Amino acid sequence: MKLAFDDFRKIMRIRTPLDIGLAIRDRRRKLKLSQAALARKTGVGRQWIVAVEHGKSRAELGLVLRILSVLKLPLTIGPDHRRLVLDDGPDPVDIDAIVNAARDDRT
Amino acid sequence: MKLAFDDFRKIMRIRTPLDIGLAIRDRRRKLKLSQAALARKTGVGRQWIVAVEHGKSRAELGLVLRILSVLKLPLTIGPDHRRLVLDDGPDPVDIDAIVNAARDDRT
DNA sequence: GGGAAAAGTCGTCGATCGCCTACAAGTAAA
DNA sequence: TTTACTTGTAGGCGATCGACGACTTTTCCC
Repeated sequence: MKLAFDDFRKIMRIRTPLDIGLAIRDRRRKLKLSQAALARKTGVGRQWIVAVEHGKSRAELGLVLRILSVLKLPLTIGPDHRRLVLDDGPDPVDIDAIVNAARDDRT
Repeated sequence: MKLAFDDFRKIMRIRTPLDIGLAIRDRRRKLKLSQAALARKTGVGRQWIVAVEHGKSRAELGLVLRILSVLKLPLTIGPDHRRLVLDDGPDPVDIDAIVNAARDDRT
């Protein structure tokens, strides 16, 4: 069974900041984006991308969520392992809306 | 099909810091932990728990990952929706090890 | 090899972090 | 009511954030 995005089939368990960094880097490269380009799309500094891809543990949660949205990398919680998983609905991904909302979300 | 932990079957897609906060609060209450107790177990201040549960967007990624480990809330990336999911292995969760490692992980 | 783009590093800056102490409101039991 | 517990806030503190500009190193392509 072949999919448009092979990499999309890979499920990765996130345990450390580095796990996220690697996932981000992988995805960024598959999308042919430079760090600078991704930084622009996400609304962060390029150095921040560098740090996060290297596993920066003190990165802001909001920014991390934002970059995952930009990269269309879905994040899920709770679905414990070894279990049949049916998502609870369609995937109304509206990146711009998410990103824009996140922009002013700074509590 | 009944499971030991009903709530564990729920899969939640994380889009915003508040999503994480709600998941944390839910889980904490199911485990009968007070914010203070969870803060102690996680190694953070109680106010941080309060803020995160309310959707603090600038929370540190490392601490968020830590509290998810303490609560045994698995986080996954990439498994896009509506797909059969088979975890890639056992679940060698060793909270103390994870937490301790994270403690000095401050890049 | 040579040149350019990408990636990584450093230092400065204002803003915010997370921790602490303390206080107030709400609940529940005695 | 009194006591105890939980949750939410506020102010102060040292430490660090992330943006930015400038620089060096690495990677890529002709």
